[in-house]
Amino acid sequence: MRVTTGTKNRTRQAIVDAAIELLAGNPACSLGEIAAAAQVGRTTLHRYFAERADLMAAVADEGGERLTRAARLAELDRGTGAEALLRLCREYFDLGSLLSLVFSEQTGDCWDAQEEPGVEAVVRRGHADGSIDPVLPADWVVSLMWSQLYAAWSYLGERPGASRHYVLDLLTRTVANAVRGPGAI
Amino acid sequence: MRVTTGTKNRTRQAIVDAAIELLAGNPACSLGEIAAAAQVGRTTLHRYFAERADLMAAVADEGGERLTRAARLAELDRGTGAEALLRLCREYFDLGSLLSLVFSEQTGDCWDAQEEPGVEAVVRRGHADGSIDPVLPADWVVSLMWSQLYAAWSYLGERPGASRHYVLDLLTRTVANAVRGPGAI
DNA sequence: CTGTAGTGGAACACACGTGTTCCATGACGG
DNA sequence: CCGTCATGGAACACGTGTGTTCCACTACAG
Repeated sequence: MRVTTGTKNRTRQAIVDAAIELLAGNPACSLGEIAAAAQVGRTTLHRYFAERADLMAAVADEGGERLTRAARLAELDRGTGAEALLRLCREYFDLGSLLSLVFSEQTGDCWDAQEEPGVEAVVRRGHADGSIDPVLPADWVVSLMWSQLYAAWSYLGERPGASRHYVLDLLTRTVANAVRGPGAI
Repeated sequence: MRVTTGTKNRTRQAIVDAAIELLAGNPACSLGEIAAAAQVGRTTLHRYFAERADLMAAVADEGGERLTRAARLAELDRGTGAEALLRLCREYFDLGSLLSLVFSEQTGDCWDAQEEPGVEAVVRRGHADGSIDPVLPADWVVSLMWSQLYAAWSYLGERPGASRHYVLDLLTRTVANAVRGPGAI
């Protein structure tokens, strides 16, 4: 039984990637557009994902894996809470258009249902070690981080000339200041 | 020629209000849902706004007026740049679901095409008087404010028990810290 | 060469939102 | 009471997205 799934997996991945890219810009995107962007016929798309919901589930899965990978790269256990949070910001920022997708699902918490508890634990560590203002609730700090991530990503998208590193610097400065609280140097 | 438009204006306003409320939650909302929320028939809605675009234009007009009113209440000329910016945050926060609507139109700048220059001028005043970190570009500060406004509004919506004043306090603390820069007390 | 896997185009039925027309009903002032 | 006004329901045609079926084409292994 040879593994002919090499081609299938490649096609499937192309569809999911195109879906993430297009859904980020337009959540009401049609399957035809996604198929065209993936350079695949609409028939083929339906062969991999019978219903729209199936594709959405695959997109959610892929997004969740990317988030988990980024969180692992951030080494959340290292340094103060604020330092870990800023490392996470930098890793998440590299996720690109996926940010819009995660953020637009304000209420659809399906995304980081597993991630968020870990991030909130980092914030509480920051509360304890004094690097994060204890007045700010952990879930507030998390939503603050996400809204700034989204703002930074769209800021970058609206200014074709802007450097990715420059915007990332603005983002980390802003989050660091917002979280630090009024007491520090 | 008696002014029978009392009823008409009331109906029209009810439709626009319902549209703002529903479009904030779901930008792809159908006209039928809007009509139902406004407690009018779909026929009546079409009598006031022939096409969907006409209703959208009316919503944009109403939103623009509310934004202008809030900016006037904030007395942007008074105090330091940072103080004026925080007053504006508080007034904007009271706009409620309109925040989602304005924010979701990331690229559709039709909203504050008149407002934004004024706000950016406030930020530059803050740059000059030392109340806002000059390292942060004015348009960055504006997008920072909007993303935090949106985050605060959805934070409030997701926590039915949370006090509006408490969330507003979190918002102003966060924005004040983010904008203040690393140098101050 | 032959069979199979992966693909894509064409066509269809269905659901939904939209914009329109027509007609009936209730309210209000003359 | 009667005419007008604002309204809402029913029905229709149209466009678009969706999910399905059927068939033809290409690449590749045996």
